[in-house]
Amino acid sequence: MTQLDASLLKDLPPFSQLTRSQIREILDQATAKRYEPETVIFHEGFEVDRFYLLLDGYLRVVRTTPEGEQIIVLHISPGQLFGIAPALQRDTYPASAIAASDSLALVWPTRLWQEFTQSYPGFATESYKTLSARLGEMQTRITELATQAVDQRVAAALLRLAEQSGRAVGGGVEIDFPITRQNISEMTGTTLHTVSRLLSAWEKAAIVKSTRKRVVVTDPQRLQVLSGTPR
Amino acid sequence: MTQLDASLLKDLPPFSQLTRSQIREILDQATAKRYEPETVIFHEGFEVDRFYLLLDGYLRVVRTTPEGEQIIVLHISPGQLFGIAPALQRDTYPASAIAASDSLALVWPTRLWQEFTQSYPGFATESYKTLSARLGEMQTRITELATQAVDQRVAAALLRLAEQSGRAVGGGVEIDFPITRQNISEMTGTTLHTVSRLLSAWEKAAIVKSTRKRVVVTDPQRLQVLSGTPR
DNA sequence: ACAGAACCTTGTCCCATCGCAAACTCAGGC
DNA sequence: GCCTGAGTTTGCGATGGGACAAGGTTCTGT
Repeated sequence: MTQLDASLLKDLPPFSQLTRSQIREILDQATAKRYEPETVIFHEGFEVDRFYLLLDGYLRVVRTTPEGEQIIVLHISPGQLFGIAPALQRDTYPASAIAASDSLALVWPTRLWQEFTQSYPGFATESYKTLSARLGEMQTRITELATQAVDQRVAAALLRLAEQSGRAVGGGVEIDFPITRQNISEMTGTTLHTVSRLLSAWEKAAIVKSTRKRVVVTDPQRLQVLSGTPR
Repeated sequence: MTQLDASLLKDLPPFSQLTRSQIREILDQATAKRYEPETVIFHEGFEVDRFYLLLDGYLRVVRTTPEGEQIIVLHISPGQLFGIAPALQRDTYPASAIAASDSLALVWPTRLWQEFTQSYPGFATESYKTLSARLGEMQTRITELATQAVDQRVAAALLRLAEQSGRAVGGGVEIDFPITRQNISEMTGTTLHTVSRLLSAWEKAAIVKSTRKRVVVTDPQRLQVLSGTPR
């Protein structure tokens, strides 16, 4: 908690333009927090009182339908700001954040947002770039859901995960946090059964390799083709 | 072009806190432009050089898939800022804007965005509220597409349109711009055939009334039930 | 007033995907 | 080292809604 090192932040976009002492100030106002897998960090609809920076681990950002179904809106990887509802003048969080793996985050009270954006050049700009990227990704998700078949959407989701949260391992890229068939179905708007079938088929075809809660993409090329969005 | 009246702006959220002379300044830097139906106002992927305020008419914001299918991401109604990619530090537009009806907009060059947000209190705040609302709506769309059946999505889309762009007419709320079955299918991720069948069925049940390019919602209550999202 | 285009409706077929059910496998706790 | 439950696999039947096709209707331009 106490020995937060300035080197944690100095290479992250929102802080990269700042001096060492500015970073010191920011850190001094932060609290570090650990979250175990499946912990809810903040709840959809609850009052916005903090914003966060993920230092380590992975999060799912989730919405729950009136019928109780969950759908995963996006994932957060290390180095990203999240819960930045204050940037949007919101007073409640529009979705919930849940730790997908053991995670570590810096936490600030909402009132500091104003101060940060005003005092630290580049902070606001970079935050809005983050938002922009998410907005773009959400638009992509909408078009995918509206136009593509299930297998294409699952292929695209795996590719995105591998790219955003992948770790190179022998013979492929492993998605770097525990993820169930159910989770994948919640990203793509299908059922865990269908996802299971697809992964089985792709495993036979040597495109992915998967075990309980783990997925390795071994042939991104062919997944790309399957996704129907060749580059 | 010349006699733009300050009263145009003074009641709109982004400008409501400003003095008469500030509004004058803003107007003096604006160009007014008319767009006929189906005109493309800006193109997905093109360089951001302007931002806009819709004074009159309605727009569709559209993304095109690699296969050439269009999907409608959102609609813009009078009084809304649009093309505000500069707020997100983007250099290309993430989607295209197309006039759905005869439309009138104010246009400013991108370089003024900075100036506006710095000089005019409330302008930035209100812009981000707009973005926030859109982001929320997009999240809702994603959950809908991922979890609901076609008839529910179409019902929800019609309700949203009636609310955002509806005009009270004898016996219901008419969607205030020309909209084809094809358009509705592009909002909901289905085919024009299915939309046509649904509208026919709902017409028999006296829930909507529709003609060529026009839709009137006569029984919002029941549509609400059909949408599966009772309030 | 007419021709052509744009838009809408409806029928039939069929397949991708869901829903349900049952069985298997593995990881961790006791 | 066994038990339990979470996660996964697979089969089978049902069906929503997409694809294709044909015909009807309303607009627009000349």
